[in-house]
Amino acid sequence: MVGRAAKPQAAAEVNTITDANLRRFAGYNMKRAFIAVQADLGRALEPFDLRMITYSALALIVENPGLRQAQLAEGLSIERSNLVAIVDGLEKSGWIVRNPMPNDRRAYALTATEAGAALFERATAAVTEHEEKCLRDLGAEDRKQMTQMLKLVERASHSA
Amino acid sequence: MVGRAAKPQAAAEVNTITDANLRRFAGYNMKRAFIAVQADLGRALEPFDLRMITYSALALIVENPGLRQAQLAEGLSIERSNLVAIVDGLEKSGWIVRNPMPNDRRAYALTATEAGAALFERATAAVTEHEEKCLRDLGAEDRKQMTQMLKLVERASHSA
DNA sequence: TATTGTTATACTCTATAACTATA
DNA sequence: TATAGTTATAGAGTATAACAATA
Repeated sequence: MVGRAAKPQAAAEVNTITDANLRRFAGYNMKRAFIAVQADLGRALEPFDLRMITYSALALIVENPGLRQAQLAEGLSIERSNLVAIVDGLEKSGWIVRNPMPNDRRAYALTATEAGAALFERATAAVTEHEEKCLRDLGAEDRKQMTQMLKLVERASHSA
Repeated sequence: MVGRAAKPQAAAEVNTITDANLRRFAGYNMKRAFIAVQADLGRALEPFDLRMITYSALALIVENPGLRQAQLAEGLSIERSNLVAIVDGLEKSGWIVRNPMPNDRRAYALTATEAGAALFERATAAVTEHEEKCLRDLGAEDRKQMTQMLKLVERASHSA
């Protein structure tokens, strides 16, 4: 059977291809939407020399001053080893500092500098503007509902 | 200013970190939800020796028999060059065939084999089951609404 | 013994340039 | 000239193993 076409060969060319098979899955629509949003977010963060992951790291450091790298890695759901270059970059740019922890000489306490906190505020304004563009066809109630549904999907998928 | 902490150093350790700064963005919730869904989908497709991208390719070939590789690449939103290995894999497994196009000797017409169509049916059942798990906390009306909202977000983000 | 940060490494996914054979 | 498929390559993103310093 292998190698024989399932249907008689269509003599005609395929003109416009369709993806109805995939569009019926919510996951497929999530992927397509997220990729489009991610691309636009990248453009919004470019002027600040930030990527999605470095912006997220800065957000967590601003919100949780003094956290350890291991905690940041867990918050970002990435491996500690992959965080090193990200923290290096933020530190070299002067947005954060690695301070020694008083009670544990293995660990660093991560804190945003004043300049880092100010950059985060400006970048957040750009991200907010980017979100406004991407969500412009959704009303306030729709946005709340979508966010809530995404959280439910995330939780259900983790414990799948 | 660089190198000085924005706030006085917290003497206490950070216990549980929060991500409220990021959770207020729909895009962040989309990313977290999608990554969780994607991981579960990968586990669902493993028994069929398929990945998300190879399943998607097979879905488009089943739905659009005779399409060209360039059309498939466009449908998957990936570069033609990155499609070669994917099509190679599907062909070597016997799920699809590359037939010569009658009117254009540069191009191949991609068609699923009977075995490929059968595998797609079985894999689709597994994907449907996976979706059911991930969406178990959403009612039928919610699922429709979320899918519709994701499509609106995708379109708005592309033309951002 | 276990944990923190780190290095090295590999694998996937993605993007670009250039090639060949056709059109 | 342009297009279809292909190769080579490089850059992200991610995952694992192992190490030194410290708990």
